[in-house]
Amino acid sequence: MPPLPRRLALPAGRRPSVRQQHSALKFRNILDAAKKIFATKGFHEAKITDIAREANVASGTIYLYFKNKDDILIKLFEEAVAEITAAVQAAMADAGDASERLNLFCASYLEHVGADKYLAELIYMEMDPIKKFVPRYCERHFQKLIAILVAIIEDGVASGYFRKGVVPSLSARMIFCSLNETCIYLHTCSSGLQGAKLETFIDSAFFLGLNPDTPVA
Amino acid sequence: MPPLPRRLALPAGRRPSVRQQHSALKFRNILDAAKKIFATKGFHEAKITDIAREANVASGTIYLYFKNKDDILIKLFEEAVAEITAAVQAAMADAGDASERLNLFCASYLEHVGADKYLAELIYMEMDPIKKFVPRYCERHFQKLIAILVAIIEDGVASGYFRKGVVPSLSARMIFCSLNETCIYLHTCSSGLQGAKLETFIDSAFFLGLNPDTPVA
Amino acid sequence: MPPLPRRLALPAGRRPSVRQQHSALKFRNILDAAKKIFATKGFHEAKITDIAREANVASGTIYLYFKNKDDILIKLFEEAVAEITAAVQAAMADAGDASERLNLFCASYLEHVGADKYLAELIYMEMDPIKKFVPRYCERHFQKLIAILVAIIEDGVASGYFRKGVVPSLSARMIFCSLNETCIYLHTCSSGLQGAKLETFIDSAFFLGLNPDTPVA
Amino acid sequence: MPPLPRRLALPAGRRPSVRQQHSALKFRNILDAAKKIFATKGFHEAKITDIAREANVASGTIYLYFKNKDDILIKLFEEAVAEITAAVQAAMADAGDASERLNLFCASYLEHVGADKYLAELIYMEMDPIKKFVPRYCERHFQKLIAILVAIIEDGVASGYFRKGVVPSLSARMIFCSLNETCIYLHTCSSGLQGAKLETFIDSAFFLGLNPDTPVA
DNA sequence: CATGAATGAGTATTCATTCAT
DNA sequence: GATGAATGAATACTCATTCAT
Repeated sequence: MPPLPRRLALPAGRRPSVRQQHSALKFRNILDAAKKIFATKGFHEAKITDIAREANVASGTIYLYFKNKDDILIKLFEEAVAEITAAVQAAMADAGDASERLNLFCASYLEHVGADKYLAELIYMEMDPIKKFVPRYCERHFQKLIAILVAIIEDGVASGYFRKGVVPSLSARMIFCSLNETCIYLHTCSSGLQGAKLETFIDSAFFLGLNPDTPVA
Repeated sequence: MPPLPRRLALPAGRRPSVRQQHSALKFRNILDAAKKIFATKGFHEAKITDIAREANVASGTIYLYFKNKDDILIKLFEEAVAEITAAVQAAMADAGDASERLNLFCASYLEHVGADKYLAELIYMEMDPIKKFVPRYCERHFQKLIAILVAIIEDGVASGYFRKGVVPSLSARMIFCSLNETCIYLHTCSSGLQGAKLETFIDSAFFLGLNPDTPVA
Repeated sequence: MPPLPRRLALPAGRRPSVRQQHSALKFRNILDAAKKIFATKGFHEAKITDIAREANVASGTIYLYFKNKDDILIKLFEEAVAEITAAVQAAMADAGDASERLNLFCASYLEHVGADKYLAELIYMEMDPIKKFVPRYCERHFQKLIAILVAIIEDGVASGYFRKGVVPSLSARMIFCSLNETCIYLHTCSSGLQGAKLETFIDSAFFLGLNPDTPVA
Repeated sequence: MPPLPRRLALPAGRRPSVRQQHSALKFRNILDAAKKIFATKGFHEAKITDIAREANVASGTIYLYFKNKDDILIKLFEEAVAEITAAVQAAMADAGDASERLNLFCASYLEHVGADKYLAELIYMEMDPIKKFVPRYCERHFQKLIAILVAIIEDGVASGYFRKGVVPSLSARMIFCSLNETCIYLHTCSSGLQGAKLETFIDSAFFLGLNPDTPVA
């Protein structure tokens, strides 16, 4: 038994270009790699080494930027939600009534998430209040977005833009899950539907259902 | 345990001897236990020994009835989909047009799944074409149900009951995910909404959106 | 990527004879194996697989009997201290004065620990109030034995058998460490000194001191 | 930091330029930091970064002065043993018989090690021929000190100052471990016993034994 | 058939060591 | 020389699965 040298530590195959990257860039690389791997394999099947390989770093490096595997996912969602929220609120900035705001919310959401396949899949995967396979604290981030929807719908109901009897918290969730369904759909059948059609989609499926003027079946 | 009828269990076509009945009972116990545990903890957190304990059998016994852990989940979904499909199709048996069939589909779905909290959570958890945390082959079972919805919508669009421009495969998924969202909602806020209100819910949110007579915003 | 079978699980090379062992026996095997490995390599260098191999069990089996690696060491010491304490107290059962009790304590200790090389080394390794390399809670076990020594010495000082000015807590520790030193010595130079001579040893070194004027017992 | 004289540091025989002095200072800082950290946390719990932080250098810098983590400990002991040896031999310089030399050895040892808490703990921790948790090659340093004791005792036995039957190598180890036990005791109960009392302590415990009949020195 | 003790493959995480700057 | 970000080898522990009883 060799008594002394505890590590061989002959780091083969340096990647100097990677080493020179700024911290921020490395953080990004890891986060992007994780997004891809998580979205592709799911949280449990995604191994730290997979992410490290994808990010072109050593597995230990990941722990310089993230507390642990869960933390990567958390940061991923924090960032995503922050971005989406910003985009959505910017879109609704000069909107008028609830109906218009809802339209803009959805359009903005679809545009943002519809442009990032991995993000769409990740959200799709996590958007679930009872899903147990993932750190529980993730869901709350999305609550922010859903809360915005709830507020819009409540306002719409109150101001007569939406039919009485609508349950905002349920409607909001239905809209949110349908938005995500649409994102996935768009990424799957990436062919036709683009740009302006996104609104049309949601609009056709949902908005009229909330319209108080719509005669009940 | 929810008062669900004791359904078929072992491979049919055998005369259920005493021994086989015993086996059938074990099969049921295990399946019911697994439904509860999976729904409560999620697939990865659910341990075989948890299920065995809940089912009052030894862990080894589970492997006399199921090939492996995944197989339990598969069988769980196979059975659930078979039941829901049967219920839905029975409900739609003497229905007329697409609109009516869609109503009946949803009402029946909500009634069935709305009565089984664990089932609702499980479906909610799995209803996802890209969800990676669970055996991939589960999704296809739900495709059956979605396919029924797609057929209804296609028929409705063709026969003028639904607006042109609706994308059946997307609408079907939006409806399906909203149905599940509603089930979860019902189980969460288990207070108010019961029976007849279920249709109203979905109806208000969705059906009118599909109505071709509804004036586009 | 193979989607389904998560474990190959083809347990090669069964050791049926081992499997048939009673639980108690397996517990013993593991504990004995751990004693040897810990004593030989030290706690940190001792790997769970080393212990498993030595005990002729799979590494997972160890966790059926012990909470974790630390727990093995704890149980090891608990058992050792219990045994030594019993032996020592039995030996002192019908002793008279403090001097006699101290003699019997030492004789008994040396006999017991002097017969188990690995135990001697383990105690030697752990007998240290500040040693940080090992779970801290180990030391307290030995406090029991030292407490017995302290009581003897206090009694001896009070009753005039031992000189005033002796600090019992320090003397006790000096005696204890010297006893262990002697055990190690005996196991190292395993040649000569046996049985009855053990008492003589300690006696000559301690009780009467190195002073040539002291009459030999 | 204990007020120990700044001892030699870098390989001797070089004229200490400004640069070298700077280096020597770093060497000292690291060594002192390591002594404190090792003594406080134990070898395995002491991390290189802990030592680096304590020494106010970068972790990489440590490897400019020491081959590896083990090497720090080695150098620490080498220095300590060299110092103690010098102190002890100076103290015994003009001593007469074995008994006197033994007294002086102990007094000097206690004075030196008793003044450096971290050193006392470190020695206590390491003073063990079979202790495996630490590089094996440490022990041999202490052999020097023990060898001195052995020589004293052998001489004492031969010249009739110590009783025949004493096993010098064992007695030496018993004395050495008891000295260390006393150092720890002194540092723990840092209150009373000081200066001249140290010799008395060892003297009372060892040389004359616990026997009340033994005339106090 | 039923059991549950035993198995051992698989993985997140740590930290001594290196080396580009 | 000094730095500290990056490296990647190493290991305790879990748990699905098996099989002797």
